[in-house]
Amino acid sequence: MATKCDKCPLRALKIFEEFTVEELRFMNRFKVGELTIEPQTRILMEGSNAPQLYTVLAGQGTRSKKVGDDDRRQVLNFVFPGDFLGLQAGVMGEMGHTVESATSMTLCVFDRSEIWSLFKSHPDRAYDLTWLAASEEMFLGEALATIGQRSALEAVSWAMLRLLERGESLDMAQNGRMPLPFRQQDLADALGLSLVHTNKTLAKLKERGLVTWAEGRLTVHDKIALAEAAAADDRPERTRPLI
Amino acid sequence: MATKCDKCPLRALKIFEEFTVEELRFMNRFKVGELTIEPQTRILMEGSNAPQLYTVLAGQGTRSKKVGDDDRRQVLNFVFPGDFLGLQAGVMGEMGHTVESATSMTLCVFDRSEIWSLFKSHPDRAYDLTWLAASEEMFLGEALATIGQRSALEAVSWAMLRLLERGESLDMAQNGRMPLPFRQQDLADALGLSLVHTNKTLAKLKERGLVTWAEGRLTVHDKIALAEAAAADDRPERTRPLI
DNA sequence: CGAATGCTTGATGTTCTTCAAAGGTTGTGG
DNA sequence: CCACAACCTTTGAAGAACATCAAGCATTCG
Repeated sequence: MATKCDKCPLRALKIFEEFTVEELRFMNRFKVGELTIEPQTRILMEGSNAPQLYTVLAGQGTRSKKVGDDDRRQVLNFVFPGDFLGLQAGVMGEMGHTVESATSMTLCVFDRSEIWSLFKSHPDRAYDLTWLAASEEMFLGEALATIGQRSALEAVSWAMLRLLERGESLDMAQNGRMPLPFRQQDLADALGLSLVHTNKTLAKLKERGLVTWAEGRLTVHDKIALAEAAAADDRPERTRPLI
Repeated sequence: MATKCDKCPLRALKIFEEFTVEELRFMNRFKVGELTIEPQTRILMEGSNAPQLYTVLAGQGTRSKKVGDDDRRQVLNFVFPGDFLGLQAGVMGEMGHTVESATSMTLCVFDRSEIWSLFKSHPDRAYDLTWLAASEEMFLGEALATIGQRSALEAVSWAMLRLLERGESLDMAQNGRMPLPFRQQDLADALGLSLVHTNKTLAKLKERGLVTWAEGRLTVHDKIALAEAAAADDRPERTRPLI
């Protein structure tokens, strides 16, 4: 049975901004259903014009993009609970990437045709949408800087750090330990590295006592040292709107 | 003297969506001034919380980001007329990148504090802001895929192609020829390549009769072949809102 | 049990980086 | 007007980081 927005478990997390009563009422109306997805399933397709928008209630996945005609693909980001999916199609009429589940997922479903009424009658929610888009833009800028400028060791460290921080902000992590249900190939595709080299780099991080990632669980043993190895700041996630 | 929005030369271009009378009236009020910038000048700083938003009226520049403590930098995108600057600070309170002029530039200046009133009373303009943010996100996704997956030759080809397409959409190009007032170092930093290798790759493209870039002018001799070399589609720019 | 999938490791190649230096252009001061 | 410094481009040579190839191991699943 569909979760009511007022009972949404995500709202309890400090990372998400609070709803006003009025916002809550609107969200309840905006939400048209709930969807459960099998692992390894495409949710949105690059180039498509999906009629639905989603907020991830539970589960993880990837955003990715194909390159050329061969089987090269770029993973743009990893999808976590609270993420909003389909905004590109929602405002531009076309997705720039594919979204795929890694675990089973449950999604809140919104009707895209309502998005315009949202802009007209709920400027605060519209503002939040812009915030989310700008936030994604900011993340992709960081990712670009990573792939373009950081060495493999720095890049893998950076990715592990960011993933841990996302996990922590969602209360998925205790003592630097969290589920990470992806394949090494996914990480490799996210960082523009080969699978083999990614594997060897992960081994190096483990050997240095920084990070262990095995059987779908990530453990960060030394966050400070990891941030150093990444040549990045250990900047905690900022609070964000939830749609 | 400041250009009135109704006289804005950019509005003549097909690439930009048309204004309604009401929008025009609002823009005239929203615009607080005009700014002229010297070449090689910082306009917005990464990490800052700028009180102003800009639309580029003329001139070109770069968006870039520092990495680590050394002098590594990633160029995220090249800035062209019609681009909107400062949206990240506008909605999130912090810029994720620095914007710097390459030529002298003139900018329309908007007051950031007006952005909330924009969301409240001009949903169509708010929608356009979201569109722009989503569009940047889409571009960065493509750039990420390029750096992550394409070879140097493909990447340079891709960049030249995209730059030409931007130039064409702004009527800056005739017969595949347009001004491109950047240094090879800028392109190298955009593609995550070394200056030397970028130079040699450009030489290869020239040798193959695809592209010449010298003295601040880009000439694309064979756009079809260039798109092929880039392993990318020759997809023309879509019409976009102008703020 | 065999097939499929993902992780790991070693050996070999190649793309790209780094180092080094020279040539062209522009601007500046003597 | 010349000397020079500063900046960008170009080219060659050497080295490193990463990719590719290949194979073995473990686990899961039908």
